[in-house]
Amino acid sequence: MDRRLDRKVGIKDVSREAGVALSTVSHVLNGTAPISQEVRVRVLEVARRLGYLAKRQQKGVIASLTTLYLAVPPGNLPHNDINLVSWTLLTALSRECERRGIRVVAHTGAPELNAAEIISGARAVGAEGIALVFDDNPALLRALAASDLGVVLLNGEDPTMNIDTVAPANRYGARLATEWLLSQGHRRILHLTWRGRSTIMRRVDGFHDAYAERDLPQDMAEVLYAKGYEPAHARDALKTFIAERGGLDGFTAVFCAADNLAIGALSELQAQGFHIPKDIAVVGFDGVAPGDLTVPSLTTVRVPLEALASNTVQVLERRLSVSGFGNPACRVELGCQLVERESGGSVFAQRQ
Amino acid sequence: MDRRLDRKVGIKDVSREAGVALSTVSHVLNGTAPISQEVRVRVLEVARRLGYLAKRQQKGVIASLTTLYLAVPPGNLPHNDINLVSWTLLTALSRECERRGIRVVAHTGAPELNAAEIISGARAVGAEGIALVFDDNPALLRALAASDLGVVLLNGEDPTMNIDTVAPANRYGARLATEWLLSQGHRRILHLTWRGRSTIMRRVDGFHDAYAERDLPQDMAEVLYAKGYEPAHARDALKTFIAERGGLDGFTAVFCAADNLAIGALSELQAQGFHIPKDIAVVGFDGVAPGDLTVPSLTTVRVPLEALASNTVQVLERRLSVSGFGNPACRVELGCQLVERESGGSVFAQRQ
DNA sequence: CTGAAAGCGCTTACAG
DNA sequence: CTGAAAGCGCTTACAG
Repeated sequence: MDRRLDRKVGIKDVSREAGVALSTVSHVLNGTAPISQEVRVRVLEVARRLGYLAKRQQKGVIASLTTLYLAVPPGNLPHNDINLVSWTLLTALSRECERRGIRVVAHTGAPELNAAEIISGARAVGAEGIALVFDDNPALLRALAASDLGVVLLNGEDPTMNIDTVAPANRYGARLATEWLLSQGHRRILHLTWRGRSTIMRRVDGFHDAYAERDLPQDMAEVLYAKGYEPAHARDALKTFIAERGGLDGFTAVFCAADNLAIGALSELQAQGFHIPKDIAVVGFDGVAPGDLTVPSLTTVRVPLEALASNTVQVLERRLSVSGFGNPACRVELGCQLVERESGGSVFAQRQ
Repeated sequence: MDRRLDRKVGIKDVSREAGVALSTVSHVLNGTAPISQEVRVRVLEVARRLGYLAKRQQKGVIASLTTLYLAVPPGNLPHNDINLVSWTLLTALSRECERRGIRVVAHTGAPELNAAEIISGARAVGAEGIALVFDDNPALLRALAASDLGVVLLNGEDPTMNIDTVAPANRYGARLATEWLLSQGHRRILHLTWRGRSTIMRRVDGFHDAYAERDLPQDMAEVLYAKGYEPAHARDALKTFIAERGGLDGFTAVFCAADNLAIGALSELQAQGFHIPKDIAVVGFDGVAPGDLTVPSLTTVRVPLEALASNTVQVLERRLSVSGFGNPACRVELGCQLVERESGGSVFAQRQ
């Protein structure tokens, strides 16, 4: 099994590139001799750039995970082309595993995920670890946690904190987008979301946090629930909303809990003759699709997919090797980034 | 600089202990040859037990952190004996650093933490990283994040997700305690807390989550705010509460956001002639003090201090070496554990 | 999967 | 901090 990271970078390469002695590099890396701050920094910088640090860390990683068993609720599987996020995240995870020489086997079973099936499936292929993606069925999580396999939940929530989890910082990401809109002068913001999994609810929390942080009254903020996360659901929800209120009702921005919804919001608003962002600003969440898929291009919160994938593998490997099963479960949330494009604009540039 | 972990355990020791060939151990650890599942598992098990896995991982760690600069708001410093949690957490952090051969220098400055002072202090002692503990002043966090030093926030919250954070899973921990009380038949639970830092607010969130999860009406739950987190504050708050309501008002349990509060709650309730848990159950949060400090002993949620300390150092080292400053910030939350002792009891054992 | 053997990469001790 | 050198620990290729 080859580990692609090893391109034979050695400390010899680092020493040459950094212009210091071989022994100096060794001392810097191990802290075995007092080295001046400037040399230390230069050596570490070069070592990182050449990928030596990564290689060395990789060597420290024990091959405790040779086969990863991937359990995804069927609705989120790649063949469902609506969910680009799922597809991209799974792709990133596969790539990460390939890079590390880890075999990935996808679970195939009944439409409803079943713990016993997953566990026996994992055993059958000799997998040491299971990555459960997009699911947070409490009973399923409990049953998986009780097995002696390593389990990590990706993009979900385990409130019982029995199994390790890696997820985007949904609450903080939503807060970030809302705060950005507030900083652009918006005060009446509509949060368009759906009654989805708990991770989506965290985005509602973050929406309210931003108002609370600025001591703005929460009744300026409003949450509109669509019937699902597809563009058509967003269109329906907004159509009803605008009909009932006889217009935008003073809202100057729509913050959507998913890009999918934002796409639907854009079309519905435009169909009704509103200009984006001149009449109303639209901000999404996910940042997976390229920005120029919509007109105008979509301002959104980008979820760090690659980092999610690599952290997933790392958390699992750590659990299977050094940390063992005695240590408390961890939940790793990764920061999201606001991508400013055309659909989000200042309220002051709007025609009122 | 010696690294205490290295006790000269080698793969030779592992091979002897596991009863397999030297080369087999190597193959297992590196995944360089197909090895049967049983041998693999045995070798990894022995390697972990002998501490070889830990040693090997430690070798992979680059000495990117030689000196850690510790910034703690003065009110939380060890010399303040009220706050046992702070003291224990800082002790755990110091021990972890000592174990890894990292020097720790504590910041001493004005009563109010000041970013410029912290940064220059850290530079003056040649520290590569700063651990900011118990603080989440947004301006301070922003200023520290802008420096080129590694920064990690311990036991706090950075909603902007600019700096790496390690904290207990406050929301889930509170939910765990509340759910446990609900499972014991309690329905009217009083959450005694104070308007503290945001991490304390997450415990309020978790309190409500537990009711929501069971579809119980939120007005069964009630939050009582004390004026601070000292036992006396808890006593005052409960005294007023009981006076106003003319008794316990149907509440059968008090879930306190800190053991400190729980200690005050116990004394006030007992002073008023209530028996714990026969008349009312009391549950705390922190689990730092030994359980037999109170009569009856305190049922509480234990925060994993050692794991918090080791994760703090690890997150910082990772940021300073492999991951660099380009990757998104992470927030690591660690699971808390319910410690069942005497003060929490079933509602069915109570006299009504 | 074993066991002896060659070899590689890094560490370490030391004189300058 | 350098540079040559010794040595250690692990990896690797191979016959059994």
